[in-house]
Amino acid sequence: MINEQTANPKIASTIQRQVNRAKILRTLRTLQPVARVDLARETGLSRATVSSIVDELVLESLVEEIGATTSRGGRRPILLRVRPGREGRSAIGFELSRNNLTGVVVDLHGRVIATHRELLPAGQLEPAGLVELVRQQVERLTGPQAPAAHNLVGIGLGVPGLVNPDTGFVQLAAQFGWHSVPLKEMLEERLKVPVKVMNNVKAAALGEVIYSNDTPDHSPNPRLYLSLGEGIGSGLIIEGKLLSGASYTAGEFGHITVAPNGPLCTCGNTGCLEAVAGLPALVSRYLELARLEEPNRLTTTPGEFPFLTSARFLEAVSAGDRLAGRVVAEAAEQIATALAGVINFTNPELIILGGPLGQVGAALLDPLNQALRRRALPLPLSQVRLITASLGVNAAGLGLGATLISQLSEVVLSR
Amino acid sequence: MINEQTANPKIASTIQRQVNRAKILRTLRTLQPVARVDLARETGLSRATVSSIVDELVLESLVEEIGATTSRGGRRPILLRVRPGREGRSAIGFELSRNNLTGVVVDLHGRVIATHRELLPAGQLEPAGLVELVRQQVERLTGPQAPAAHNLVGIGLGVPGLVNPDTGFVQLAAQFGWHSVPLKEMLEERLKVPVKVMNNVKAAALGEVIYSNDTPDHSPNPRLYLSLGEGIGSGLIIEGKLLSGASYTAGEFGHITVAPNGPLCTCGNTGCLEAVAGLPALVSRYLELARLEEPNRLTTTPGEFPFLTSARFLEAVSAGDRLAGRVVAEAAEQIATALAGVINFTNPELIILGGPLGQVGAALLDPLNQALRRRALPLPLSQVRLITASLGVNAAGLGLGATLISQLSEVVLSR
DNA sequence: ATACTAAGTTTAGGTACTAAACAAACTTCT
DNA sequence: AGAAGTTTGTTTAGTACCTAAACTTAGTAT
Repeated sequence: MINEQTANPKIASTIQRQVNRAKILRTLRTLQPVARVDLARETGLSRATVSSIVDELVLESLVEEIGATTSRGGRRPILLRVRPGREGRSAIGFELSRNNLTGVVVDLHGRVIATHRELLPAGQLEPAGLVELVRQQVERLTGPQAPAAHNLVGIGLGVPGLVNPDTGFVQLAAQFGWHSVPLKEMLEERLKVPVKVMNNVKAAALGEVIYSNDTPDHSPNPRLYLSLGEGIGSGLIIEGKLLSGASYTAGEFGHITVAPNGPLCTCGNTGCLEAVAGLPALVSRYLELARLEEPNRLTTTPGEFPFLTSARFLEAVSAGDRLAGRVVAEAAEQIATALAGVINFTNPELIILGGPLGQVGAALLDPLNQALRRRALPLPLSQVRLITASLGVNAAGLGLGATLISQLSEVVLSR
Repeated sequence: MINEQTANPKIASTIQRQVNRAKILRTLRTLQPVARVDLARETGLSRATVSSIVDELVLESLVEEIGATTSRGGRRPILLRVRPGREGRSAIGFELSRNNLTGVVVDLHGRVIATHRELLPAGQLEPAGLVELVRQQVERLTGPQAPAAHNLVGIGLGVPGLVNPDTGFVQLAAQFGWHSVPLKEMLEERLKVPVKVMNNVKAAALGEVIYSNDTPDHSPNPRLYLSLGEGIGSGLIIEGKLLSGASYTAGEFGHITVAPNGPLCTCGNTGCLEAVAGLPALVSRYLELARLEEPNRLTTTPGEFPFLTSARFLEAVSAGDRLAGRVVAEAAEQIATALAGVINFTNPELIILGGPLGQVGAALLDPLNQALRRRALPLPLSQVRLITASLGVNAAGLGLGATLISQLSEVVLSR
């Protein structure tokens, strides 16, 4: 299904060339539509070099001419742009969650050109089964005859678990009972395209940060994506790169201690943020408060207890339920304690709140901002913008897709 | 005093050349003494290119031949090494502290070839006065006629305060009453060499990390230097680069909340680590405990109170004073709470304990390690090595010197 | 002595850049 | 309308820097 010959014509180019290609692509992306002269002026390269590189990029389906524009006193400039849609090249990002596989096709502009979401089959999901599911979705998303398959830059997959993003090796994915699965290898073997595998929350972090349009893609400053849900995780992006850490576990925000003598956490520590502000803790707290306030309402109907799910709790929050609001406000206080520490320590320029609890709006944001003003240092706090995630279930897919796309204009200095 | 002409012959070289120069210098540093053939094999460059670049490096006093070695069956290889000592090139790193100016000359091997430490003159220190002091020390350290002055790569200065390391602009140095001082500009103007100005704790972080010889210089993984003293600061190094943050305040470890309802901190928050484990807090705690245990010893001689300085407290710790040990153990518990959070969140491979309190040894390390085992996640904890700082007062100077030296083999991809 | 081998240099050829000349496609001025 | 001037994009000539291969140098082995 994949034509290897045409897949990547820029195999052997010098470092010089790579750098200049990257310069041109970067400038093109930000200034498009734009003429060669302007690219030359902007990049500092000669017009000759720009022409030569643009020719290459056109051959590779990365760039296209979109006709001449109005004259500026002489010959009319020919406008160029990054080639959009299925005619240009594209990447597919997938997210594997407990019950779904969600795929997104991203074009060279970073725009979504197709999505597909499907339920996982019942029963235990084996790695080989996932590979097959991904293959099917790739076919569906690119078309059965895969007409533009040679234009596929690569595919990415976000997995809930411990993944080494360099090797694409899944060390542990507890939800599926996986240990030591070379998922990247398996997918590349089957699909014959470059594959990127990483943790799903981290992929979502990349997506939300890149698509926030709040800060330049390669800003050196830390940007943090916080996922607030059953668990509390995060992705920290520094110099445009996701921080992995020595054992690929960087970003464990949920196990920061916020109440030294607090409740026992599943990790063995006491007072972890997750133990006091994870959704299960909030549900318990809600029940506790409800019982205190109206001993009759809930204690007399014990059958109702198991039915207060996280989802229902969040509905109650959105509906303006007073008690639920109070529980969220308490959680916000705890989250702020950990977040203030991270703001002081890493001095980020952007924080994006995601995950189910991150989306509830003012019920969380107001008390959170208040507490941050008390707990964080004024200077770093003044530099950070706190916003809400906006990509929903496509976040991880978009992050992976955009990452693959941006690798097209990356310089590889082989050590 | 400085000859600008000979200062930097590698002004206009292509990116290709820069990359290859860097490759060769890196390999040379790790494999020296080494012959051209081996450099060629190791770097993948042709012997011709290696010869050409080595010629350049020799001209620039960066590299020297040290004669032929034994034959391996044919012509004897000529060994090369990075040129050591004053004959090679060198950099000078300074640290400005409350009372001293400490200078260190570092050669291309990263070795100290001279140091000088002097008391600051009495009275208010003005920026212009500091510039003059630095100039004098540079002259003393390189010799009055500055014979090797053209071999000076640059000078660095660590300042206790808020510094933008890119511009060398000191935004605030409270100890000296400085606001908005363009110190780098002033020093470059006066000394006619490249100057790097940064925060002193961060410079020390670079020094301790680089000289720890524990991890490769450009390890992607986070490495943390913790300075425990009156205040508690840190420097976080990721991908071999110091993290600055959006307002150049990254590394504020002392204002992580470890006791949400604890004592008020100078920053306005309650329960900051610094407020419970900074040296002043430990001294107070010691007096409190002493009073409880032996109401007579201290309360009857009130004149003794002001004499318990931080220095004396640390002596008591070293002397094995039981109470002091208990106070340090309590502090270790608090430090571990914050540190566990940082270990979980950044997943570092190395943590270096510095500052006066960081040096007390087992009194701190034992309870700290114990508490970390309780509080930090097992996987990231298992990847981190916790060691003690080893460079003393020269840490910042060495960090700056080594940074300047390593900039010689850095590739600048002007965006 | 002769043959072999390895290290380092020189040479010929290729890639990729720039400056400058040129060609193409406009506008403006008389 | 025709000549002159502008601007864009391409071609050309020259330069920097790489590699492969030939060559020189300086040894060892027989």
